[in-house]
Parts: sequence; C-alpha cells; structure tokens
Amino acid sequence: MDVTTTAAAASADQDRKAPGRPRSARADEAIIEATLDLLASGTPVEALSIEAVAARAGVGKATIYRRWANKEKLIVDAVASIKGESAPVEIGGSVREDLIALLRRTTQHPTGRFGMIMPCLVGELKRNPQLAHEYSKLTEPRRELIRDTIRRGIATGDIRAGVDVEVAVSMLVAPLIMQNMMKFNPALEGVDLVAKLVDTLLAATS
Amino acid sequence: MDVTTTAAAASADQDRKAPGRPRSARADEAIIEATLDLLASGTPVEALSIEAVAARAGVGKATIYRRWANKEKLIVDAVASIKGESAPVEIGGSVREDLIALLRRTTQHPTGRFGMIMPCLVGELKRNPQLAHEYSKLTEPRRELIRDTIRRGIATGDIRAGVDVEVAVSMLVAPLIMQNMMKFNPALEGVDLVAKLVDTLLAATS
Amino acid sequence: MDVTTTAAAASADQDRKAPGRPRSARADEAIIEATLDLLASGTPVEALSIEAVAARAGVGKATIYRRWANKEKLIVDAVASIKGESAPVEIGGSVREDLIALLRRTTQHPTGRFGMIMPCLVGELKRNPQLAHEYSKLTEPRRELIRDTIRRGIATGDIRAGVDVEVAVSMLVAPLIMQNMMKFNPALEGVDLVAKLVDTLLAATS
Amino acid sequence: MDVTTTAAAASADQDRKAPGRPRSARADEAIIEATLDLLASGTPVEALSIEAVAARAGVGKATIYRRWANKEKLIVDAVASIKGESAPVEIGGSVREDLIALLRRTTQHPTGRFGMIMPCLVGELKRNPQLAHEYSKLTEPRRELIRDTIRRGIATGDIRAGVDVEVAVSMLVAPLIMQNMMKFNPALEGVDLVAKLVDTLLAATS
DNA sequence: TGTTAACCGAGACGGTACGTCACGTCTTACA
DNA sequence: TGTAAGACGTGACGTACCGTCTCGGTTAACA
Repeated sequence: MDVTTTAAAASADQDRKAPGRPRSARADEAIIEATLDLLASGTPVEALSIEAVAARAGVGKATIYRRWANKEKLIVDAVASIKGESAPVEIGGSVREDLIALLRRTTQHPTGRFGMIMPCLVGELKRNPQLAHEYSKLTEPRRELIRDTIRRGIATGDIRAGVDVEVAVSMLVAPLIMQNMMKFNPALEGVDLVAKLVDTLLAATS
Repeated sequence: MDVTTTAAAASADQDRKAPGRPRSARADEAIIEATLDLLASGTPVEALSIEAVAARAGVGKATIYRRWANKEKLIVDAVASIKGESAPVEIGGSVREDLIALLRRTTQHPTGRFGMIMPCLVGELKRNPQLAHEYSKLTEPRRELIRDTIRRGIATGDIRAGVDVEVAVSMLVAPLIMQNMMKFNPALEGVDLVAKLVDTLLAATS
Repeated sequence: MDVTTTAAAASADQDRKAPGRPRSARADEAIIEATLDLLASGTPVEALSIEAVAARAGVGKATIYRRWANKEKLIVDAVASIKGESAPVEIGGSVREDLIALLRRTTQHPTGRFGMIMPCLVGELKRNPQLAHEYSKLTEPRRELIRDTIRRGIATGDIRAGVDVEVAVSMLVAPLIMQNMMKFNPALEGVDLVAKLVDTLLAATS
Repeated sequence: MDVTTTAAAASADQDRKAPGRPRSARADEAIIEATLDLLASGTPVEALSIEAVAARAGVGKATIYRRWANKEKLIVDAVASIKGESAPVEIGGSVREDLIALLRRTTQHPTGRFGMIMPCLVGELKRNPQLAHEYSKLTEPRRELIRDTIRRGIATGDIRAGVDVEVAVSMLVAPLIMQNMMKFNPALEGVDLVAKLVDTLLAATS
C-alpha cells in the first residue's frame, strides 16, 4: 500500500519504527472513506479525481500521494477495505433453489456501497491486475458458497458427474455479470437468466 | 454518426444538396484510421485523446467534433468500421471438436487490429451502450456459428433437448471472455478453459 | 514577448500571418492589467502568483503560459506597458531650482500605478536583466531632462567644467533611490537629501 | 533572534536558567553555516528554502523555526554573522588615489562568501528593514574610511568646505552599487565608473 | 539518582502555487 | 460551408515548499 514500503512492513518480525511523525490513521481512513463515498455516489472510476478525494476527506493532496503512487493504487486499497456486508442468504432448500438464491444475490447488490461500487469496477479489472486480485478476494466467499452447492448437487445426483466445479461456477456467474453489468447480449435482455442458467446446468430438469 | 446531418436526412428522397463545401471523405477515413491505429498500438481506450487522433490524422480538432459529439461516439464508429477479418474455421468434426475450435478463435484474436482492439473494449461496454451494440454486431457472426453447432448437438443428442441455445452460448463465451480479458478467477488461470467449458456443458446437458 | 516568437514578429516586413486562431488582444490586455493591478495593490513582486493574475484577468492559466514562459517575463512586459503618466514639471527657473524639482519627482511618485509599482521593482532589477532594461527605458525621459539641466548648468557656470554629465546624473539619482527605496543609510534619514545632493554638485554654492 | 526568549529576558539580572535541555549551539552554527553556504553557492535569496537549509545543516525544520520566526529573520542573522574579512587597503596616497582604492574594494568583493552574498542582498533591503540594518552595520567600517578620506580632502582643500560628508559618500557609493549590482544605467556600462565618480566629485567640489 | 521539561532528528500534516496536459468550444484565413 | 490550425476557459495532474504538528529519543538542571 505504501509508496515507499516501510521497513516495518518489509521485515515484519523486525518491527523497527520508522523515524519521524507516523502517518495519521485518521487520514488513511478519511481518504478511503472519501474514495468509497465518491465511487458510491456515482462518480465513474475513470472520472474519480484525487483532488475531489482530498477535498472530501479534508486532506492535502500530498497526503494522498504520500501513501499511493496513483489513482489506481488508491482504488485498489479502497476496494480491498470493503468488507462484504452482504445480506445473508438462507440456504437449505433444494440445490436448484439454493443456486438461484445465491446467484440472484450476486447481481442484485441491494445493500450499501458494496452494491454501488462493484459493478463500476468490472470494467477496470483488465486494466488493473491488482484490482482484479482484490475483487477476487472480496467475491471469493460468495463463490465458495456456490461451489459448495454444486458439490452437493453432484452428490445428490441433481448435477451430472463429470462437471468441473470451478468451471461450472464460472458458467453460472460470468454470463450473469456480463449481462447485468455490460448488456453483453441483447438477446438475453429481459429474461430470467438466473433460472435459465441453473436449469441448463441441472441434470434433474432433463 | 453525424452530429447534425442524420443518415435519414442525408439519404432522404428530397436530396437537396447542402450548401457550401461538402465534408471531406478523406478526413472521415483518416480520423477513423488514426483512431484504430492508436487503439491498436496500445493506447488504452480511456487514454485515447482527441488531440492525438487529430494530430495523427492530420486534421483539425473541430473537424472531428463536427462529426462526432464526443470521444465515445467516435470510438463506436471506429469499432463499427472494423470488418471482422477473422481467419476461417474449419467446421465439420464432432460437436465437441467444432465448439472447441470456435471458442478458441474467440479468444485468440491472432491477427490484425481486430485482435488488438476488441479486448480493450470489453471494459467500456457498460459505460457505453452504443459501443456494446456495435460490439454485438461485430461478434454476432461468430456467436451464430456457435449457436448452429449447439443446435446440431441437440439434433444429434449430444446436448439434451430443451436447453436454451442462447443461454448455452453465454455459458461458453462469457467465462472465456471474463477469464481471458479480466483474469476474473485466479483458480482458472493456466488451464485449458475452452476444453473444460465444452466438456462441462456436454456433461451437464447430455 | 511571445514564448514562441511568431514568424510575423521575427521577420517584420514579411508579415505572413500565423495559421489558426490568433491570440486574443483582449486577453493580452486583461492579463497585463491584472498584473499591474495586483502589483499596484501591494502584492510584492515575489509573491505575485500566476493563478491570481489568471483569476483576476478572467483567463485560464494556459493562456498566460502560452504568452510568457514565466512570471518574470510577464512582469517585464507588464512594466514595459506602463507609459509614464508622470505629472509635468515646470522647468525654467534657476539650474538649482530645476534640478531640485526634477529630483523630487523622481522619488515622490505621487500619481497612479507607476508610483506604486516602480519602487517594488528596484530590488528585482539585479535578478532580472530584461526588467532592468525596461526600467531604464521607462526612466530615460526623466534622466534626459536631468542631463539637459546639468548641461545648462555647465554652460552657465553653475556647475564646474570637468563634470561628466552621465556620471553626475547617477550621483544625483542613485543616492535618492537607494535611500528612499531601500533605507540604505540610516544617517541620511530625515534630511532633505534632494537639496543637499544638488548643492553638493553645484559650484555656485561654494 | 530568539522567537520566545528575548535578549532582554536572557540577560536579565534574574538569570534563572530555563528548565529542560538547552538549545544546541552546534545546531545554531550548522544552520547559519548552511544558510550562508547555500546563499554563496548561487541560490537566490528569494529561492532559499528552509527545507534545503535544514537538509544541508542536518537539522530538523522545527529546530530552525524554534529559533527564527521566518526565513527573513534567519537570513538577517546569517548575514549579521558574517565578519567582513575584507582585504586591507593601503591608504596614504593623494585623496583621489585613496578614494579610488576604497571604492574599488567596495564593489569588487574578491574573496569569500562575503563577496558572493552581499550583492544578492541589496534587492532585499527594501523588503526587510532589519536586513538593511545589519547590512549597514557590516558596511559601516568601509563607509567610515571613505568619510575620513573626504574629511581629509576638505582639510587639504581638494574638496570645498561646506560639503556634507555623508552626502558625498552616498554620491560615490550609491551609483557604484546600483550600477554594479543592478545594471541601472546602460550608458555607464563598461566605463571605469570608480575613477569617473571620484573625478566628477572632485571637479564639482574643488 | 531519578524526574522532568525542553531539546533534537525526522517527517507527516493541511495548504498554496507551480507548470503541463487534454478537454470541448471558438475563431481565424483559405478553399 | 468545410478545413487545418490553434487559441480559448476549465480543471486535474503530480511536485515542491510552506509553517505547524507529532513521534521516539536525548540531555542537563532540579529535586
């Protein structure tokens, strides 16, 4: 995160303090908060300006540049700081019902800044591998639930053996994301894609 | 495309010539060419500057703004002007072999500016519905070939009847794009995703 | 004056116009006016900021930087644009009376921006030879009047022969400037330096 | 000099020592030395930065600001600490020869930091009365020698009685300074101004 | 012999201005 | 009217210092 990686961060065990006044944790927090607020309030990622972040955080520009070399690095850290406060999903119905519930949550993002911000990031992922990494970390818990359900489906016979779990997750999630966030395929607009994807995967419906 | 003179007005039956000097077709072409060149030479879409396009095209900035209201519209038209000079794919093997061959071409883009530019656009699609539309038109022929193959699979029994063809296409194409262009899921890096997708689909829907 | 000396300015007779939109004369004037206003309103030369000039002139910073490479060049031109609107001095008395009247005017600067600005510049002259040159041009008319009077004094015998006119002017003017603008010698504070200088020069008083 | 502890308080009869660690004399010295070094190495007075002084002195910025309220005060003290290590001038010729020798030394400053720094200060004198005061104190010994010589000239009859000694000194010194340090009058460039000044004074006042 | 208060270096803090760049609009002379 | 050129006002960029403010760690006189 730091532009100049501190000795403390570099050699974790040898926690020799950096000289001089330590960086303000309040500034750290204010900057991240300001970034997320601006992102959540509709500012497109590419239009996010450091000056706006500094103004909203009540912080000098130099205080931001001291911590992050550029806008992208700041956004990466801001995104990484989001803890998925996603609404809990009740699982325990049939495999089909659980998958549908999990996938709906993936694209509905009903609550909080998480839901406002994530869709804006998708387009940045290619440009910014670090951001992609953080994005993966944030979405991993959700993906894991889907993996579990697919494994359960294979065990119960609802899903055919021979299905690769990881690949199957992608086959469910990727079409949803590309469709909902990027209007990728006009032919699929307006249909209940979640149900169709799950039903296509499930052998039981055949 | 035109800011002022719509296509409808231009091709109207009442083809009264506009007064004054007509717009230069050479300028049109030079601008589009310059845009594609810059895009193909690595300039990220968001960093493409009108000034650079004007300079490379040997054209005044106003000449660009007279034709396109903004950068996005210009990119849309530039992309639309690409004719998919994609290498032909030999089809005629098994359904599995044909699907694999078709999907490989989707993400390999080995030749020409088409291959350099398309991946960069994916992230812009959300921000730019018109661009998404042009993108769809350009990729439609390829998608149609995949649809045909899936229909053939249904006919031959390789794929269960009742599968939504459009959804199945998305389940094959979307994961590939998200993975190859956005490193979406680190767990899938380095695997032969094309084969796995086809096999998983066939396993699930056989 | 221009950062990039225009062809027109370089080869005066061959007045081939520069292509493109010509520089706005109104902007030129507004910038110079704003600079002089700020200087006259007490802003020290070293504290004059381009941003303030731009704001007061209602002009973009780039418009200033297009014309002047830096603050010093701008100040030079601003100063050069002052036309000495100095109050006329009635000459025609004795040599002594005329010299005293001319010298008093030199340091009293009663009227207008000229009087407010010039003293501030003296300290900049060393740092800025171009500014020194403009300063000389502006003060030359006054110096010429003093030279004439000294020559008259030599002709009438009020001033001894053997006095170098140019040197004598400096001996009258330089002490005044250094004293009035820089409090150079505390022993001379509060005395009527003008009369003393003139009387020291004049042979008639011996 | 001190921001908080005034000289009066320090040398008061009630010389109760301040508690806590006393200020480091080494820091004092290092700061002054660094300031003079930077000034002597060509840094213009207005471009001298406290950060640079601190860095070169190996001192924290706060250590400087604890002693001096601002840059100007620091420069004043730094200048005051210079002891004029001027080369001795042999006096004892005619009045004319002695005046010429003394004035030559005034503007030649051949040796050491004194010569490098003083010319840069002239322009600051107006802005900074305290600096002007220190400047006067430093140059006073030289001025006194010139005064003595003029008085001798009056005694020998080379200079007419009734001439104000202080004014005569200014008529010799001020033109020299303004010319050598500020290129004040282009007509006097390249001439032996020292000799001309002395001769003109002697001619006028003989 | 501690205590204590001001010192020290380092450097982060909120600011201001710098000089550059691209935006999208405009204004020329010419074709 | 269209064109190439380029100036216009705007606003963000990333940098450099400003003068102030913490940090942990001396350093000397007082208790």
